[in-house]
Amino acid sequence: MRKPEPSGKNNSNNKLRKGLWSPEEDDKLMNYMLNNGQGCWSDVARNAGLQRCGKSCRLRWINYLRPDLKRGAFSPQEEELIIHLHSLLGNRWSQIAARLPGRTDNEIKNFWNSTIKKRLKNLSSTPSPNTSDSSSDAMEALNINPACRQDSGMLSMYMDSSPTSMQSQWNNIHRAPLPVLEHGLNVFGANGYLNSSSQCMTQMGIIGGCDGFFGDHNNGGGGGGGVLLGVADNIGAEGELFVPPLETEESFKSERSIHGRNCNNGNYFNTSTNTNNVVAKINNSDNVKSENLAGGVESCFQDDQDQLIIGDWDFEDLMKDVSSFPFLDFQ
DNA sequence: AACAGTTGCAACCGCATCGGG
DNA sequence: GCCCGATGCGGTTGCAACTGT
Repeated sequence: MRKPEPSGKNNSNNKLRKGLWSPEEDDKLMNYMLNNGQGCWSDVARNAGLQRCGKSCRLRWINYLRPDLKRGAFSPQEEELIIHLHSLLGNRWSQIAARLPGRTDNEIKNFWNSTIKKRLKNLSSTPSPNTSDSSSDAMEALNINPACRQDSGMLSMYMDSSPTSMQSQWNNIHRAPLPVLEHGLNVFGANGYLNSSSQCMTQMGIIGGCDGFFGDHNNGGGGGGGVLLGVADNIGAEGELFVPPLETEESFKSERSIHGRNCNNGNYFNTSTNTNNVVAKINNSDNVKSENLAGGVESCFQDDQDQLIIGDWDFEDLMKDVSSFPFLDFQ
């Protein structure tokens, strides 16, 4: 944290403030954003009467003021998901955050660096006496569900999940049975395997009841900041979860060029590599609306060449089975 | 109680990318 | 194609709060 600059100091000139945000500044930004929505950030800063740069306003909004933010400690399930996603994505915090709605990249990054990394370090410095089952012990210490303690190269990725390591592990992981979360929900699709075909790694899609995960507790789980596949207006009275798909292998290798902007800018949660297809808008109110659905659900996993990248994952089947999905209790 | 060391996390910084002119 | 402002991302910093001695 940084000391807030004395407010009087910069009022006399046009110098921009830095450091901690005061409650007054927060109020100004919050009110402006709620009344006007997101625009050009430098305009936001100016029009809201803040002596901050647009960048600073954006950061404050995204990391702290956004109404859809989930506060509080990470649940074991979230932790597990973070560990797994990090093993797949490396330090792509924004992409990991995109799959943990209500959490920010900064939050996840801090959590990783302060908590998980340390735990991994401790693990590696205190090897189990039973060396034959050290991976199991590590999984234990990492609180990984026994169901995913498989000899699939996963552990080494937890221990060394640099992008380089990721690449080298690719052949292992994308053919490996994938972890099952605590409640038995395989987040990687019906068959539990990543598809090793050229276009498809995308198997991950959950729509499961998880009351409160997105919901606004104060409003009965109306879904403040809920993120969903835009199928119908105001989905998620009980708070529904859609964990967006991971990228294709190709996009894994060049994610920036494919995703570019708007992956998750705080107001829009883009579930697609094609921004014209499905964009679920996170409203500031309790309602979650979908818009720009002309492309239909089926097209939401098409790449720029209109090729389906959804692979074996059958959305219709998934939708059919939604009711049977177990809870993903992230509370 | 006082001090030192550690931790958690908000915020900054620099760079890459995008899009409009 | 180039320039420039806006935006997004990941790494890093620095301080308040916490913990140990």
